[in-house]
Amino acid sequence: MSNLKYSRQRKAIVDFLESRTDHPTADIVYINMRKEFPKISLGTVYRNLSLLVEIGEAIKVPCSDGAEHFDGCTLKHYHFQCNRCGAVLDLNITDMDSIQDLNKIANVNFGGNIEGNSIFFYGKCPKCAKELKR
Amino acid sequence: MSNLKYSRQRKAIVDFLESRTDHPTADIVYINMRKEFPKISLGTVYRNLSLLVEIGEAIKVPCSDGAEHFDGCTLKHYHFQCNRCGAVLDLNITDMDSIQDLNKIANVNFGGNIEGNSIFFYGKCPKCAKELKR
DNA sequence: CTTCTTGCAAATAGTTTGCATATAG
DNA sequence: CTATATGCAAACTATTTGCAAGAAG
Repeated sequence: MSNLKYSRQRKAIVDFLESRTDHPTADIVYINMRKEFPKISLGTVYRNLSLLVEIGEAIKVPCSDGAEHFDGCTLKHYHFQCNRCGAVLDLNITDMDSIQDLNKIANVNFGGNIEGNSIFFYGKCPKCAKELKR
Repeated sequence: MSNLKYSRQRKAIVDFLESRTDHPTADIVYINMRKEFPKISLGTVYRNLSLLVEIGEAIKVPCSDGAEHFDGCTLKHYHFQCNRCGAVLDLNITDMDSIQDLNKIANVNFGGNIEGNSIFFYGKCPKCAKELKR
């Protein structure tokens, strides 16, 4: 591919992604970068985000809400979206074992080769669940 | 909401979705509808697709490839996208049981309320897997 | 110097919407 | 007749790209 050179903007984007537990869209990253780099352009943000996804330092989280969300955490975990407030959260599943062999199970009778999976949970987030109890 | 009236265009879209095992984008639906309705507009296609999603006769399948994909099959099943050719396929998992209680497992320590999940598998589809073996 | 990166602006892709006309009930 | 649906075009949102200037190695 291409040889990477250091850039302050890219560094800041990586740091920002790592500092968040939610999953910002490109636009949110852009708005936050402008605090430190008032002249940064959306193009730069998009270019860096897809570069980070390419080299595996971030992942894309596809949601059904128009925009792509980005996640700086490369460790395997699962995603949740609240169908009331739209928040995208990480999910720490305690009993990972039952998920481990999902790929094998799915591969039975498939004919191709299943390399991975992404699980998306939905429902009410803790905050909304609390508000609805009142 | 709104009271539905019959429309030949909507009927054709439903039939088309049901006839496919892949998961067409709005654009593909549009192109195919034009065979029967040369003057149909993209607006009509989009309006009907989101209407069908609303009333539960279709679902949106979010992919990381720019466009939303639509699925006419309301029965629960899982999705697969080939990371070589981009095809989106259905997956019939024989041993559903291990997936059944995923929601319960995920709900432990969550605090909110998990209502459902969607699992997306990726890898090589049967066709691509075959081509790569040569 | 040479290569990669940026900012800016223009271009593109996917989707939504306003409005006048057509169709279903 | 009244409400919903359609076609068309314009508007909008998210994302990508060409290019000249700037920074890294």
